[in-house]
Amino acid sequence: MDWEALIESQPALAVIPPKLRELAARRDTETGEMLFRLGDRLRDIFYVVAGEIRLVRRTRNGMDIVMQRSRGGFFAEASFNTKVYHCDAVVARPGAVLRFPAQAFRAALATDVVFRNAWLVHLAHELLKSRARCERLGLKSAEQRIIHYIESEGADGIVTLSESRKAWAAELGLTHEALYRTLRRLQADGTLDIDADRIILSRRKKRTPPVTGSAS
Amino acid sequence: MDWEALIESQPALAVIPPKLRELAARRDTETGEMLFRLGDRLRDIFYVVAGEIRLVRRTRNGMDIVMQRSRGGFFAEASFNTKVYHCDAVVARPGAVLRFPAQAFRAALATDVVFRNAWLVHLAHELLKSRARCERLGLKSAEQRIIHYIESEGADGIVTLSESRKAWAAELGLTHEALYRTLRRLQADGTLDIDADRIILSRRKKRTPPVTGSAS
DNA sequence: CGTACTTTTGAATCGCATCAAATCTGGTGG
DNA sequence: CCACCAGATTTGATGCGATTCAAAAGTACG
Repeated sequence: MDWEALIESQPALAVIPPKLRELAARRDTETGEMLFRLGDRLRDIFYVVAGEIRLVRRTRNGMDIVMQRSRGGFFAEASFNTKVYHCDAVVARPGAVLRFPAQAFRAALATDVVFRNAWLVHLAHELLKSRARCERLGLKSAEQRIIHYIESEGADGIVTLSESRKAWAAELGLTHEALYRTLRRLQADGTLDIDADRIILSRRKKRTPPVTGSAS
Repeated sequence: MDWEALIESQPALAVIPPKLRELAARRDTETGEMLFRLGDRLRDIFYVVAGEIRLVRRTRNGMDIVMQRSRGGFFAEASFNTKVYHCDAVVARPGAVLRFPAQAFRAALATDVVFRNAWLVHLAHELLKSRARCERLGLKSAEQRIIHYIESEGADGIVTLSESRKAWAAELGLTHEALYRTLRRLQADGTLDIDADRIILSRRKKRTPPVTGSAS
């Protein structure tokens, strides 16, 4: 496996110790395929290289409850020390995953100080991001969510999107139409400057209310 | 400090090694008080015993962006190994916190295998819960969010609420009115059985669509 | 050049938020 | 024990904003 190139595109993999890397197996995934099922004995820790994997729990009524959706990065980090998987993992979009034997993964955590610390930092950072996302999704309006995103994910009021706006809309819990319309409005009223993938939150107050209507 | 009683009410504290416990300081908190500010050198890891603490980032426009809201449990877990705090921590509801010196906390993580593993498990579990919550908040309707909650937080379609419904509504990203009304409707159409704090998702299909309208 | 996907705009609808208010609850103090 | 208060619970009416459905134009890719 070409780890050089892989780490280039997936920085999170850099912390994996060489010994553990050698045990990893790459596997291409097809839509609908299942990586594991609820109750399966836990054998592997997965890393999503491409595509999308979903952790789902199936209800009595045949409905799917999505617990997590991963498009790049470690997957089901919480499972690393349990005996069995607690959900099904289904491929939602074709791609590829890396499989690390859980046994070796745990051993590396136990013995490799650097790896362990990196893993701790990784978990903590993911948790921070996820919590911020929850707060964002709790906001009621599209405008609030967009501004929250820029303030929390960006630097100094500027974000550079690495995904399509449609995907951004999904991350914000909005339809893409709502996102497009709100972006346009915020740009029109001077709240945002938009330059392709760079979204800039203007320094001046976003409220310029006393303008009657939309002009005469 | 009476750790016996504290651990009784706060199981998460059980994993803290005795040596670290002795270094903890309890502190009562008043609404509006700030535990730390953005840029402060990181000295303590906090645990919220009662009340509510918010991690907020202030925007140029004077708006507050809430990054996290904690009502019991460790707080800002992600900060444990950074040099400075990246947000302000303000008390939203009066209560009390425990302060653990970050230095000792890190040392305990490095030396105490049991504690370290428990912390790893704790982080992973929090991450799982937070991700599931994000998925839930991405759902568009009150009904879907309620069912998702029961399926993901409950056991076998049954949850016992430990909080008021108003607080539950906030966690679901709904107003309490919307929650009350939807619960009532789901109970009326047989989707849910509600017995005080026990909410039970009926086994039979919640969809009985071919009934034309709302009857004639 | 055609296909698939994103981006963009339009129009209509519906569900949730919002504002209001009444009832119920638990807890406090007289 | 009762009066009283703060908060939760519940119901009603109204409006807005996001969803939904639809369709056109732009873009990337083979």
